[in-house]
This record gives sequence, C-alpha cells and structure tokens, in this order.
Amino acid sequence: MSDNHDLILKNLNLKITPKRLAVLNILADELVFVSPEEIWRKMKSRFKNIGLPTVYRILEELCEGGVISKIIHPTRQLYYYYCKNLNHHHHFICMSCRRVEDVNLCAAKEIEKQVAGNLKGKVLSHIIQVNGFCKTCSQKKAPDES
Amino acid sequence: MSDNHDLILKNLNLKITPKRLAVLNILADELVFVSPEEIWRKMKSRFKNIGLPTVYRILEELCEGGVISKIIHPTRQLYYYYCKNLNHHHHFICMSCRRVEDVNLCAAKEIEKQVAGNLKGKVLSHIIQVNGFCKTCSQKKAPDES
DNA sequence: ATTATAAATAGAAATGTTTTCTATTTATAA
DNA sequence: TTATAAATAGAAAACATTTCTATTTATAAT
Repeated sequence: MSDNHDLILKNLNLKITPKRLAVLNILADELVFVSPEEIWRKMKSRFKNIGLPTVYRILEELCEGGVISKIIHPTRQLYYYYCKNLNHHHHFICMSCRRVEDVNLCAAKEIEKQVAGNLKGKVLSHIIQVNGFCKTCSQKKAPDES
Repeated sequence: MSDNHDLILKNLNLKITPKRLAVLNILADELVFVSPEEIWRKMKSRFKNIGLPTVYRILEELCEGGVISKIIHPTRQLYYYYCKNLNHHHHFICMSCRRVEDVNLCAAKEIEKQVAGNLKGKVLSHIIQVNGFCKTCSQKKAPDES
C-alpha cells in the first residue's frame, strides 16, 4: 500500500517524504473524515517536530491532486477525506460518527451537462454531499422513528 | 417588497428591526453572493454603529430560517445568498463574477431517496453546488475554447 | 400614549483557524 | 557524493468567527 502512495506522490510531482506518506496513511486508514489539527496530533507521536502549517500544506497539495477530498461541514472548519474512488467525489457523511460513504451518483455527470447547457456557462466542478446519520447512528439516535 | 421582508421576519418569530431589514434588502438586491464582512461594510454607511457580530448573528438567523443560503467557497470563508426559490437550494455559482443561478435539479429528491435507501441511514440535508464560469465570464475568460 | 419585558445590539475581547515568512533541512537527480 | 530545488519548522501575522456584558430597542400589555 505504501508503494501505492509513493506512486501517487510521484504522479503529482511531489517528493516522497515521510511526512507526506504519513498523512496519506493516516487518511487511508480512517473511515471517517478528519481535520488538519487532528491529523497533526496523530503525527506528533511519530515526528517530534512537525508543524501545523506543514500539515495544511500537504493536505492542500493532496487535495489539489485529487487524492483526498474536502468535506463541507456546517461549521466552516476544513475536514479531509481519502478518496477511495477517484471518479466519484460525492459522498454521504454521517454527522454523528463522521463515517463517509461514497455515493454512486450516476446523475452527477448528467446534472453537470444540464447545467452547462441551460446556463451556457462553463462547469469547473460540482459538489454533491448528502448529510445525515448512517444506519448505525440513526438507530441509536432516533429509536422512536419507524 | 419591504412588507414581504416584514412578513418573513414575523414568520420566523424575529423582531422587525432596521438592521435585519437592511440585511434582507442588501441580499435581495444582490445577484451575487456576498460575505458577512461585505454586508457589514455596506451597512456602515447607513448605520454609524453596526457591529460585525450583529451581521453574523442576523445572517445565521436568516440561514436557519431558510431565507438565505450559505455558499460553499473553496476558501473556507462564508458567503450568503438570498434564496429566490425557497424550494431549490441548489445553485450554480460563477467563480468569476459571483453570480448565483438557481439550478432546477429534479434529480435532487431522487438522489436523496436513493442514498437513504442504499445506506439505510437518515438523510438530513444535501448540497448540490455547481462551480464554474457563467456565460458572460466564460466568454471573457477563454475565448480560445470553442 | 406609556410602560414592562424580552429580544436585539455594540463594543471589546477571546478564540480558533489558516497563512505567511525566513532560515534550515532533506530528497533527488546528476 | 554533491549540487540544487523542494520541503519543513517555528514564530508570527492575518483573518474569521464567537462570546460576553452592559445598553438599547421593539413589541405587547396596559
């Protein structure tokens, strides 16, 4: 799996550094989305000297390269999530346990085309995010509803 | 139109204050999305004493009430936009001129249902935002592309 | 109209996040 | 092994947002 990450960095023309690999590994291992500060705290155990700006920079580079994805959170804080499926950047996020599930939105491309057609504009990107409670959490949260 | 805004505030159980009406008027007049600070600057000409926290609070109340909508911007800054169509909170935003256009996404409800069904979770909300350049700006921006 | 009351606000300050800057270190290609 | 361009630490600045308290204001009841 690490070789995979080496390759990812190479493809992005980024040097293969221990810290970049660590960020990739942390995000790849997590099923949930995490904040820059959380990633930084995780890294401090392995790297005695690690600056928060470094984490921000690495996250930005990886996000730029499409390897990870930003989560839109009600609080404007940034959160990141490792993209398992590079073609589907649309997700369901559980507001309780933070789990992220890829959403197979076949409608996405169609929507984009439709919008581009109607508005005669140029579409750069689109975001589809569904917020809610995952199966487990919704059972815990609202045992009354159905 | 001001009567309309009076009514909106009444329905939200918010007192009708000059500042709340001013925020509503500013957002209703703008075709583009604006930041809290920009709204604050506009208000300072009419209200000599107006605090930025007041603007934030009013925006939050209106957003809570569904009268305005938050824009997801690459920079984590908050932006707000007046909802002309209360039922369609999905939009196309022009990254150049900030114009916001409602997007008639009939797929939205279907997507939400699909996601809820597949994941067996509970959907609270969803966001569909298409980023790009509007017709005018895309003509200015990339005269080379078709 | 007047008054009582709860809501709204100003202003200051705190908080928290993200970015910028410079000197030092490190990965990589020659 | 070395040169060099990229990556990083650490401090500090910049910026956005929230919290707090005293004061003011809108509204409902007199």
